[in-house]
Amino acid sequence: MTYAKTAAFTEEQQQLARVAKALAHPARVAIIQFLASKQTCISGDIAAELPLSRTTVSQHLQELKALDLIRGEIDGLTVCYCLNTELLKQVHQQFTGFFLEATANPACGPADAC
Amino acid sequence: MTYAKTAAFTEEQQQLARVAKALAHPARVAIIQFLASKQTCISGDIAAELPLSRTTVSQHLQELKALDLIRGEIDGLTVCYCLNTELLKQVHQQFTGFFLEATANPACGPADAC
DNA sequence: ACTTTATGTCGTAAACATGCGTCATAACAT
DNA sequence: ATGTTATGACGCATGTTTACGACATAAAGT
Repeated sequence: MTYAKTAAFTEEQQQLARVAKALAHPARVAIIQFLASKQTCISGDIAAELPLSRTTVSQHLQELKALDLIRGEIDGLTVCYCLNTELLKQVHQQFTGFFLEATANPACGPADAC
Repeated sequence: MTYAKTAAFTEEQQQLARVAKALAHPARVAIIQFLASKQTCISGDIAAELPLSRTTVSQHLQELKALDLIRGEIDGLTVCYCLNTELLKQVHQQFTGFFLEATANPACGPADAC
């Protein structure tokens, strides 16, 4: 993402790509689904659920947190992560806009090419 | 994506991550938007529109083509790319399902943490 | 036959992501 | 105070993506 030529695109395109990148790893998709499934904001239990080391999970959490898709609050010894549903709704809107734009005209049929 | 531990996640999670990865670069977002804006399936004109070399654009096109998000048909000397709107609609559904699941319960407020 | 034009493939350097072990820190209990 | 537990930060090895120039191919005109 912070590759050299990134700056040459619109902020809208970069924003969509940034969020897409956050979802571009099954572990991060799984983390979001797990947080959504539990009402309560679990922390290190996430690592226990995933087939990855605690260290690796922590890294994925930091990545999601950097985009503010999830939030973490220290509660004594444990950290309580939870989804930023407001932002996720905005992101959903953004993706929907993109996909509607992309599917407005039937450029190709399902089987044929053009 | 073809990293070692990928296999440990559900096919659903991997599929979503795969498509997200395809959208995880502003150039590929821009390519899809460009193809959507033109009714006619342009080919190398895409490279001319983007601030990247023809080679690099060709690579991004192959990446999108590998997931069947776009199709390319040879028309004499030029290649005619176009969106696979059917697949894009399916992908849209998939993302919508994911986001609805993620935003069903208001885990965090907009400002506070938990 | 030869040149031009449109594309893709190959090789490659640099940047970035993945995954994990080890260490540092900070809260809490004993 | 000391030990235990939950976390994040750091560093490292390995694999992947990005970006491009140089070459290969193939249609189409001259």
